[in-house]
Amino acid sequence: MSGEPANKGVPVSGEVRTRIAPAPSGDLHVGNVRTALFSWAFARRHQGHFLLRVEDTDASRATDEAFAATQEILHWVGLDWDEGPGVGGPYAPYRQSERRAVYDGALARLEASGHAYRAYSTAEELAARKAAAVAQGAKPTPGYDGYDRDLTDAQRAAYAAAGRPYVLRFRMPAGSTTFTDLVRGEITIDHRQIPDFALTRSDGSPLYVLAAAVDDMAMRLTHIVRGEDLLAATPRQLALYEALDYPRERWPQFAHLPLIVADDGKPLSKRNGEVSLRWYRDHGFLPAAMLNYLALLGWSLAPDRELFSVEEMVAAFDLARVSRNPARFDLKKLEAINGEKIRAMAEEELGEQLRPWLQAAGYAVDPAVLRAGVPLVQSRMVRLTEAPTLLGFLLVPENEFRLVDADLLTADSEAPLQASRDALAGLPAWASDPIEQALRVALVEGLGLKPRRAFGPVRVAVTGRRISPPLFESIELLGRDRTLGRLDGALAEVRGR
RNA sequence: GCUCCCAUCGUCUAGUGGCCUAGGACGCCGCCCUCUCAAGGCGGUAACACGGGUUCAAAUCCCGUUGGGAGUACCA
Repeated sequence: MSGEPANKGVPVSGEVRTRIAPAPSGDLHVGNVRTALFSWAFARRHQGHFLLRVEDTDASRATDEAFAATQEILHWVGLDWDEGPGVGGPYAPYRQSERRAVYDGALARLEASGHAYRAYSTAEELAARKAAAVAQGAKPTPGYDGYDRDLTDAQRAAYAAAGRPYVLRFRMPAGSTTFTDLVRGEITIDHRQIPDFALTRSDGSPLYVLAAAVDDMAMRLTHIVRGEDLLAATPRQLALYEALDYPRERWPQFAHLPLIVADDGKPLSKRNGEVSLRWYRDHGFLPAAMLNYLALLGWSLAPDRELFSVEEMVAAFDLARVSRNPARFDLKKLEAINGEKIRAMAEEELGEQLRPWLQAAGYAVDPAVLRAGVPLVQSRMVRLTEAPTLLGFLLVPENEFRLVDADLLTADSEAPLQASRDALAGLPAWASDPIEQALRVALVEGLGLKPRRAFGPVRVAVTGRRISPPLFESIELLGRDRTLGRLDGALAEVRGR
């Protein structure tokens, strides 16, 4: 095959190992899932391994509910992991809260080798020092000022004797870090922008950068795919590799994905746009649509090609083709794709997808009615949530049937309703074609009504609504008894006013 | 403030120096089809942020400006 595109992708040798490492402090959001999708697709593309690692080092924010919800959502969208909670793996456990010993070991090594030191300064003392320095004309420096870096032994002993709490800080070397980001290219960051960062809390528990770096090494990850917000944290992670003597040939490569922002360009948040994947699931979106749309936010399969399956994405995915611009989340586009996926589904499958929504709305779902109803609504739905509105009139018990759009029935409706009733009452064959014929003869030819005006009242009478699936098929599915009964009901409604 | 990143239709994007009078999709508008609403078909609206270079040739390379975004935690 010479039609293959020029090979400019990310060169890969050896086994690929990627991960998604969410903090379980709430629902997985669209950014998490987009990152997971790209990371997963890259691993799958190269027959590698995809890991789920839960970053719950902050006990005050992590919850078991969120931990469970994370897995549930990942299952829902179909991003499966080869190692992680539930499936285990050679580097278990995969919950950072259960890996304390690993971090403590790394911390001890770092302190023993002098790469980490105890810092006793409180936040107040640090703020006071920085304010004083600025008052004397010094340029403000980012973060911690390095005060405890070169404490004398006597000072340390005094602090220790006083029982002052401390955190372990990393002794960031001078110079700068340059690395090649798979999506952004070469990045250089001057270490003057990176203060001696904290590795632990004052209770000794490990912080994100330490835990992530240690685990990425321990779990032999080869490619770190994450959000652009972590770009600036990369030199710290690299410095930790160096300090912990992690062999260069094992250092993972980094790929920082552009952020997903709300439709106003501001950060996506609970207040601004819907961020939770759970929300989309609960509002009738399909996993295939979510994945397809999320893939489009920063990646494209080929020119003029927007609809594709995850399998197609995996076959073509390449980190080197990921966009560098932040992408706005567009609900309209997601809905359009959801509609496309619905239309592309096999009828039986769509029926299965619709059933729970109908049941949740309180309808007893007759399999035969569902099977016959699906083709009537397949091209009319954008979200699965619309199923009850569209098909409810076929499933509702007669005594609960309501003329939702009763206001559309007027005195003028009486004639077409009565004529319809008469025409249908004696119709020999009950099928959509003869039904249509009979109604056209009775209303259009008989009463001289425009089709639009003729069928409107009938539609409302039979389905209860102004908007419905095709009328004649609907009448056929409803059956003669129910149809006549509803026409009678509508007539009574009209005459009773 | 400082550092880093980014910059093509309203939005997502194609574009890797000539194929670009810039292509597709969503949205929006119009027409067709039509029993409603969709779907479908056809057509339209609409962009290379700005200024300098480099080059025979720039949306594509370089510099600057402007505008966005991110980072600057004992969150992740």
